[in-house]
Amino acid sequence: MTENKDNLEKLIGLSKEKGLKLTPQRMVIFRILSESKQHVTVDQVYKRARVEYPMLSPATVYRNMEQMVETGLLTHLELSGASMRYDTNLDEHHHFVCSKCRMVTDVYLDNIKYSLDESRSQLGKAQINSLDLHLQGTCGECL
Amino acid sequence: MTENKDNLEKLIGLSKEKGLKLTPQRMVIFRILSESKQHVTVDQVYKRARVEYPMLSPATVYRNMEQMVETGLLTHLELSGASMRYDTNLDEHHHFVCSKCRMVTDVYLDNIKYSLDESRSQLGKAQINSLDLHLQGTCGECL
DNA sequence: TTACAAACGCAAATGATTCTTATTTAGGTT
DNA sequence: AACCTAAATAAGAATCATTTGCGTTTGTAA
Repeated sequence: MTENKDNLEKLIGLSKEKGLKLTPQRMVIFRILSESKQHVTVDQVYKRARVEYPMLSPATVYRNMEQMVETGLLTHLELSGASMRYDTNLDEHHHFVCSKCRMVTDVYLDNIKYSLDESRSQLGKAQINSLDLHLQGTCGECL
Repeated sequence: MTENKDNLEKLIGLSKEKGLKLTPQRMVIFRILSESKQHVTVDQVYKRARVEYPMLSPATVYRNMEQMVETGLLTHLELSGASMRYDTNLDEHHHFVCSKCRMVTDVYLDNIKYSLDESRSQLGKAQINSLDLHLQGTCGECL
């Protein structure tokens, strides 16, 4: 998987760029993220990381993942009631969540820009930092 | 405020219609909701309700509010990390949340339908039950 | 190699929400 | 008017994701 390797390089590169220390814990997390599917939870990362780094603390994973969002290495997907999901896909996209199996599907929406325009004009001087369309329903599998 | 009274009547009406019992606890909650601003939390309702009904249990408020969503008397607004907000405004609308003061502002978006179309075509046979645009940023006040 | 901010591990704290269980009650039925 | 039963409630324990406090360790820049 040269793609995974690229992801890993990218994370390490961004990390250095942002001045984050290359601790072994962080390296394990990076590697797991680069090998994982999208939308992973902290717990999923933690459980896999713990295999190679048994003294790893969950708090460290929580801290790191959220910090990676702050520094722009990751995106997080806020699902109320459920655990936070993390996403290495930094392209603008949105999410459909199956309320049955909880699977998350990416959706790419060009037309959303019109809603952003509408929002801007209604919100006046407010500054919009993020726009997130959240779709819920039942996926094909579950139907 | 005849409008409040109408809201209250509406809630009581819907409640009967759905076969919910008119307990005093429920009545207090209904009245508070009909007198409240939008986007209230369970805790806000509970704190106000407790004044007139001191032995009220928070669990009762949680149970009732969520049940009201299920039966269509209310809408809830899921904000991950924060408490659930409840909304008596049943018209289709979306929300802007100020990340500073947490204030919620309603936004009415006609163009969102195009994004729904786009989503449908990308999701294939999945069935979409709800679509929720979540805007974040800094409100005019906080700027 | 030294210094020091950053990062860690651990365990306790938090905070919203849900669940359990025993008790009460609204509202339809004799 | 007493009666029945499913629904609703109070109280508090339990859950679960996440955060925080704090003493210790460790990259890494000088």
